[in-house]
Amino acid sequence: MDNKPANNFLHAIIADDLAAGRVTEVVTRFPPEPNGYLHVGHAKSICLNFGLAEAFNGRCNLRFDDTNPAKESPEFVASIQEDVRWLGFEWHDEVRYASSYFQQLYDWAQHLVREGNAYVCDLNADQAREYRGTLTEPGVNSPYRDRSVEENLDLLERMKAGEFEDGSRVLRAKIDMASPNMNMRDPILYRIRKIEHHQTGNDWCIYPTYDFAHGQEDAIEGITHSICTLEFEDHRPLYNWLLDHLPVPSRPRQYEFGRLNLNYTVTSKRKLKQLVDEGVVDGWDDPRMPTISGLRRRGYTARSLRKFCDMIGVTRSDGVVDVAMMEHAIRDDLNENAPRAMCVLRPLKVVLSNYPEDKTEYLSAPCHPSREELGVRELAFTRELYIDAEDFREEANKKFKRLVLGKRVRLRNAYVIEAESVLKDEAGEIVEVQAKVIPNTVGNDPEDGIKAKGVIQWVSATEGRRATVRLYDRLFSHEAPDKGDNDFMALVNPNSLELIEGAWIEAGLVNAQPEQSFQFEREGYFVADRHEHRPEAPVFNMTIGLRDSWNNGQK
RNA sequence: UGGGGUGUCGCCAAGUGGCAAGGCACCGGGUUUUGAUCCCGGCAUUCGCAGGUUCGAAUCCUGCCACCCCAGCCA
Repeated sequence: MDNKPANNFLHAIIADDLAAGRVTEVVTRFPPEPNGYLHVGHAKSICLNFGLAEAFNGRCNLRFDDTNPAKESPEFVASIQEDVRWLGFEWHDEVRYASSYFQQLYDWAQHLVREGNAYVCDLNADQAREYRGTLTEPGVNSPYRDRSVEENLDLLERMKAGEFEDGSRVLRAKIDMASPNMNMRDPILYRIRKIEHHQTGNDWCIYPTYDFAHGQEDAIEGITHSICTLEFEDHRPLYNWLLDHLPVPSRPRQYEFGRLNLNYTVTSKRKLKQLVDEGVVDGWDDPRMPTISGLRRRGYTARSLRKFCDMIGVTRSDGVVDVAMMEHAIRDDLNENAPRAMCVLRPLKVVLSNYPEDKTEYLSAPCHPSREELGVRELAFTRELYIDAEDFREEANKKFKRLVLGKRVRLRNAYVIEAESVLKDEAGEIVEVQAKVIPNTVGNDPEDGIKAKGVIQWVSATEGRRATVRLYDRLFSHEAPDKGDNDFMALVNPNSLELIEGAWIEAGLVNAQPEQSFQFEREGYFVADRHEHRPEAPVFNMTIGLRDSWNNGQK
């Protein structure tokens, strides 16, 4: 991989563990729950876990933490694998599932019971909440806390056999109801859920909680460094308590880092799901979504996302990254790698009065301004062309470096032209510009010494092709749609998508491969839509615009 | 007001007692057949605040303040 050797506190901890002989190999894991699509925050975790394993010649497992069948589905299991691979990572061996350890987990639950460290509790959810106490008041022991080992074993067996209703009983660890750490107040280990599981079918009607599953899964897989986000910090004592009280085959350690927060963005599976479910976007992979599949469809490359994760670093502080950094990462990649092409978004016809009607010249244009090896392409130059409506004005001040009546402009990779007159419709709208070609100006300045003021893109009206282009803007107009009591659904930018059906592209572009990126010169980076682009009906998505120091504030 | 964390430029982030890296953003200037790229220059006498230790502190000590997380049979 082209990742830099990530230098963060976890890298240092691991290097130290290796040096001190605490571990002889590094084993990490990426443990998503298959209850939604992966988003850019997961990309950070993926780069971290796979990157660390790679940096130390260790391995990284992909493990589905599928302990709650109510929220999970095979669709998510599939999409997650695709996203991880697309990002450029390969997990060690087969995909793992927490559900494949259910029997072992159950055996360990019995072990805890036999040792007097767990009990079946008949309190319902409401009662349990009352007994739990509050942040400032200790909890109260459950009246079922002191059942005999025999009774507990019997009850647990019957829970598993499906004798009791959902919610009627749970298995709890017997720790300390007065602990200042809420997670240690006899946490729930198993709950009854009579629903089918996407991997284990109807084999089980009791399912382990995250707390009872995660550390043990890590131990089973020989994970050395179990990396999770900050909010699990309070769970670490429980994670360790369980490992201390169970005959596990290895001793993993948990470390936490600050999850990625991006401004103008929502990164919460629940909220992303709501955007999808309520039709605000066209699906999990809508190009406006911060999901990995959405960014992919938008035109972000895996390399740019890895670069971005590199740029933001990994620490224990929890901040908000400016989305401009992610935009920089993709611009940087595409500037270097995307072939150039021309596209006219809002076509305005230009007729070159002194250019023969039946003539077509093929002008050669480099595909990249600084990378000759990317080759050249041929551009059809004809009497009738399209330029962008925004690139013409009847009159303008000297700061306007485009076409103005009576003035000259350079057509990119072609001639300098001079505007002579305009044709307007009844409404006074300009529908056509009459202009003349300045002879011998392909590759040369005008011989009369009157230079063009600027350069604009163009496409032959007769040889070019029509295309659908989707322009995107940020999905949220608010910097922190997620924050506090903000109603993120009300902060959705109503203009996040602008559909342009009649854009005009140079002919060669219809043969673009789905997911191929281009820079449409002077406009931005665009990608042929992964699903909808076809030669007969080209569809391009705007990935990101070019930096524009003129458009900002002016115009 | 219990417990656990975090506070270095607008944002991210190095720095672990020796005199504030880097990136993003922003602001100049140069090159340019993309108002892009590229290049050059600017951008924290100061590290949440207040004391203290020390020849010397972002780094050590004390106190305070701010923000984040925890009372799901979610993860």
